[in-house]
Amino acid sequence: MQRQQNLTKNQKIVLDIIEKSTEPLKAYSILSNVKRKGINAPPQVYRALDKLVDMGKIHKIESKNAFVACQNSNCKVSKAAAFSICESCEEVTEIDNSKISKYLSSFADKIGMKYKKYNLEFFGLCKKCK
Amino acid sequence: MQRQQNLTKNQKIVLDIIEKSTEPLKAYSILSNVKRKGINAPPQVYRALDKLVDMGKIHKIESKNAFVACQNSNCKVSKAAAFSICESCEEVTEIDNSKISKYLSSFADKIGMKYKKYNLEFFGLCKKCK
DNA sequence: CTTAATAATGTTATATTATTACATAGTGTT
DNA sequence: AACACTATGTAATAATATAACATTATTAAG
Ligand SMILES: [Zn+2]
Ligand SMILES: [Zn+2]
Ligand SMILES: [Zn+2]
Ligand SMILES: [Zn+2]
Repeated sequence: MQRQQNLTKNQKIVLDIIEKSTEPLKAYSILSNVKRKGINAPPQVYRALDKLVDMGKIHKIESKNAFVACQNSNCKVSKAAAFSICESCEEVTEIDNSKISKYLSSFADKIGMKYKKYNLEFFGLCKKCK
Repeated sequence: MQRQQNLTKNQKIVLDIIEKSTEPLKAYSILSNVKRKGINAPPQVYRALDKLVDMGKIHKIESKNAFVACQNSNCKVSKAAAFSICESCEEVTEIDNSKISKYLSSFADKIGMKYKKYNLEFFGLCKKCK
């Protein structure tokens, strides 16, 4: 098992709750929300999160230690992601990185790096809050 | 006190050790290295780190929970930073963001965001390791 | 079908990172 | 001196993440 599709039981549970959330979820918040579903301890959550990140199904917002579902089907391939984070309403939105990733990968070339993935987080005010 | 210049005692101690390091330092590693200098507890380190980040003297590598000295004098202004992180030798290098930040700020405009700062981390292999 | 290898799960304990809360001391202003 | 303000010191605890090991499920051979 454990190909692109076919999630395991715990992975399904964790992905499900992340997909239903309107905001990034933290590991222990996920844990407390799935205690009734047979997930009892941190390692079960963290293992599922790790795999889901590897598959590109979710992303970690590093500055928040929180996880969001991928809103952007091509992340499976590029393993790169970009987010805008509103400092007022806390809204986190995944940016369509098809254009940006082209620019950034050529930039990585220029500085002599063999680039595998990147993580980009914009902070500021979203449309509504600005 | 506490203008751009004129660091406080604890800020000087913390900045000094970060500047002397060839790799990103974690808060508790800093703490254990300055125990003999009158810094005894986490809040003293974290407070200094917070201020130094605000001033643009250091940056936090979010994916590593570690701190590096700014290698790039214009970060005081832009508050934005970009890094390449080698997954083999763990080398972290700050990228000169003068070009990249122009591109990214126009990108932020396009998506309707009032951008204040960004954090960009490239992962892959550095010149030496690739 | 049985067996062996592999992957996933369950569980306890612990490590690591970060903050809260409150007391104390310095600094500058009036 | 009295006050406001900033920085510091200290203890306790919260929040995030991993290590270690036992158990169960799944797959692939033989
Ligand atoms: Zn994505
Ligand atoms: Zn907003
Ligand atoms: Zn910098
Ligand atoms: Zn390297």
